[in-house]
Amino acid sequence: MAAEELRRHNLASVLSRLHLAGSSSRSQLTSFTELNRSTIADLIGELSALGLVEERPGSSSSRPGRPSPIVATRPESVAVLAIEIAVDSIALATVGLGGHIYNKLRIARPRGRFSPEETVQEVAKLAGTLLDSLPTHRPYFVGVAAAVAGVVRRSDGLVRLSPNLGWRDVPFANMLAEVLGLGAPILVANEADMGALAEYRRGEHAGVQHLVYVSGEVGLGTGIIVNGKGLGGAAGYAGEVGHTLINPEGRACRCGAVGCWETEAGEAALLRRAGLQMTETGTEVLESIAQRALEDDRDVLAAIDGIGHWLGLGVGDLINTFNPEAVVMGGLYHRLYEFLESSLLDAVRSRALEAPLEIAVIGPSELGADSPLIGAAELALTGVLSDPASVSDVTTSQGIPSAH
Amino acid sequence: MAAEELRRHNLASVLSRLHLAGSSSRSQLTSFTELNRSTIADLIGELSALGLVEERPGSSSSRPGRPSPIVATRPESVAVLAIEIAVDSIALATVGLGGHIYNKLRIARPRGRFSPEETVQEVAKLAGTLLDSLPTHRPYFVGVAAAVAGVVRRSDGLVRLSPNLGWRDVPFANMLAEVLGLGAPILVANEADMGALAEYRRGEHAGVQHLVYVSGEVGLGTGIIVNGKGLGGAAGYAGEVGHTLINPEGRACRCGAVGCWETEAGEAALLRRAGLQMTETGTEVLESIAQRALEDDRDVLAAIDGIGHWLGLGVGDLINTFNPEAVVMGGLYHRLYEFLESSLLDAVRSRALEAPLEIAVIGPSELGADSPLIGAAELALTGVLSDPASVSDVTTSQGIPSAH
DNA sequence: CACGTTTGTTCTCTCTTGCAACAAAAGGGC
DNA sequence: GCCCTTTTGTTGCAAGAGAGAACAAACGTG
Repeated sequence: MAAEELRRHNLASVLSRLHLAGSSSRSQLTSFTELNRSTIADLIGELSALGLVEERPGSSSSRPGRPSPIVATRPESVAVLAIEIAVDSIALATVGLGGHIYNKLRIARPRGRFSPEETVQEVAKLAGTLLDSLPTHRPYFVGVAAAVAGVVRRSDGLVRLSPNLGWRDVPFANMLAEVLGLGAPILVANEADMGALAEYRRGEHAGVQHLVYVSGEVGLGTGIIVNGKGLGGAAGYAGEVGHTLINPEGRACRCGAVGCWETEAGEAALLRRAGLQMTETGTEVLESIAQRALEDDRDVLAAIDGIGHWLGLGVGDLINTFNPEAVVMGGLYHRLYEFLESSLLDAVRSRALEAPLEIAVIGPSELGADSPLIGAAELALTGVLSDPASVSDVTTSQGIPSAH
Repeated sequence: MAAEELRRHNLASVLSRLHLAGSSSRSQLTSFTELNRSTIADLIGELSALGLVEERPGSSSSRPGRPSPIVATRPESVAVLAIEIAVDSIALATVGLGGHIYNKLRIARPRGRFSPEETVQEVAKLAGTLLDSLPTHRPYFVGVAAAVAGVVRRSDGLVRLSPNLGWRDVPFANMLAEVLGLGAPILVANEADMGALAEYRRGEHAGVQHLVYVSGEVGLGTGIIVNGKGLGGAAGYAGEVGHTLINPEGRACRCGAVGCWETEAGEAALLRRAGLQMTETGTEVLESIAQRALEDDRDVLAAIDGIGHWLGLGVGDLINTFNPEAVVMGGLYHRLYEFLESSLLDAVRSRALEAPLEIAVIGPSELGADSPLIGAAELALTGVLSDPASVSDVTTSQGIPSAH
């Protein structure tokens, strides 16, 4: 039935707009969607009956004419669980429509020490805490998504490879499903891809159709938005540019190849240049570097300049390849951006062609360290957003199931 | 009016299917589109009334049941003009639905000697010949598209930069419009992008959702299909990977930077390694190289191996970046593929990650040297294919306008 | 030649949106 | 404070498109 598809599309269009742009008046929705007043009224009626949105009277706006009611998402209507498995930490959050965060927590973990089984157990424990603390008037649970620092097959959530976690061919989505025991679908994606999604949905450059997110955690990766959609490629492996060749005369990389971008511009290169040793918890080292940079420590500033140079060469290539409107630097590069900027931009200018360069805006992430977690929440919400009527199946049954 | 959009979408879906997959029975169309029998009948009726398709009785297929009529595009219903401005030649073709080629011609031109004005005049002259030789029962003219070897802004067909043609900021679409004097819309695009479109629509891997086309003409560029759509980026400059950094210790490139991919793996590198001089018409030199390779000339084979190596390093990076299902080698690399293959694949394997590598199929273009021209024809046909009803406006007026 | 099978044809129904007329609610001018 | 204009919600009706059911047509099979 094609009529149903049309209806679904229009419902999704209204709900997504409210989710992303916050509350809007009915008349704003009318002009945004280019639908008729009466159709908008009907659509809002349905979304309202589903419990997803609510209307409030609408302020008098110093202009003539009948004031239009303000429509907004009802934040406590649905909830998703967002998970981030980073190298140095695990983070979880329960999030609702409009990006409303019920609760969030992050715990540090010594690097590279945890098996998939231990990790999943830890996640389940933390998830239990978060879900129990949801409001008593419980929202309905519609999805789970996890951002993992590794190469992830999207179709079934298999972590093909994560050198930094020490994982290989881990069926992470299935393991989560088993331990969490929730009825909701579970998606697993790459950390940088989720960072890009967060920037596209909620970042400074939200809505830009072509965006590159450069993730500097332990590894160096990118998440890329093309035509307003995440670049996944055939299986979801796209954006693995950390092992792009940038210096054939460079060092051997853990991946087996030589002169990878990550080897020249990644965290390890920074520490090497600064003459520092990696500890079990990388965050402390990074903080001490930032501190010393602030104090004008020459060695540290030179080290940062050094990786900024190689980073910029790669960013220039990305600009030539993708012709993006925005390049957002995340993770490590977000933290040190003020010190990196000049060498980074010099290197970018040395490589990027004039035409794409004059379009691209380069800057640090404003979402900060939580980008991947926010992106995971957005991914988990995609189901409701693209088919709002689907919650009616859920609401007839229970609310939040227990995580034990 | 949303109903119209739905109708347009369904008409487009049927016509595109016929255009790409050739003739189909009505029942095949029914199962392909998942629409109702009666709806398909209605849609075909409308397309038929527009003169775009025709039905023939339908063969008895040795299976029980009433035979389904075969629907096919009527090739002489519409025509587009496809233009290719390459470095060594100009090509034009008049093409109809189903990829039907009315006529095609290509003339060689000494390299880098022609101004935009001379080029446009030449195109107009040749276009006149082609249009005059169209069938007496004239098809209706719906579009023009040109593939140009350079960086092209899609929105207005401005050629921002073409080092190999020696052009800079040439308003090529406007110039064509003026000289051709046709009412039809004129699109200008990058040559490699058009090669990719051709491979996606009519190549060996047609229909694959993620594809990389590597164009080796004089420069080295790529056209990339992501999610079944051309990767253009914000302004259409995407895919300019020829000047990606691949060897910081390498030579200076014309672009001003050092160690670009093109400098190591492009045509100039091949000639340099083979100890040959470039002549005005690059095609002869290329043919003599191919000839000597066939005769097991050691120097030439070594030269080809050399660029194959650097080519493969870049292709490996593209596989990591895009996770494509197919990588199609065009132009120069298509011509010499049999000699390139082993060093190319070795280098690819040295760089590409295991996960994306096991998905990607690498091979030479089967469409050969005409890829960009075919792609331009497909681009010009996009208008009719996405809104078949739009031809009714045209058919009420004249058929082919004169090009003089 | 009767039967089952597949598919075109026709008519009706449903769903969704658009449109027009009317009502409601605001500001502005007198 | 009243009337006018403007903007927008509300209601009932019309139009367009596709779905579904019943029937007819055209095929192979025994």
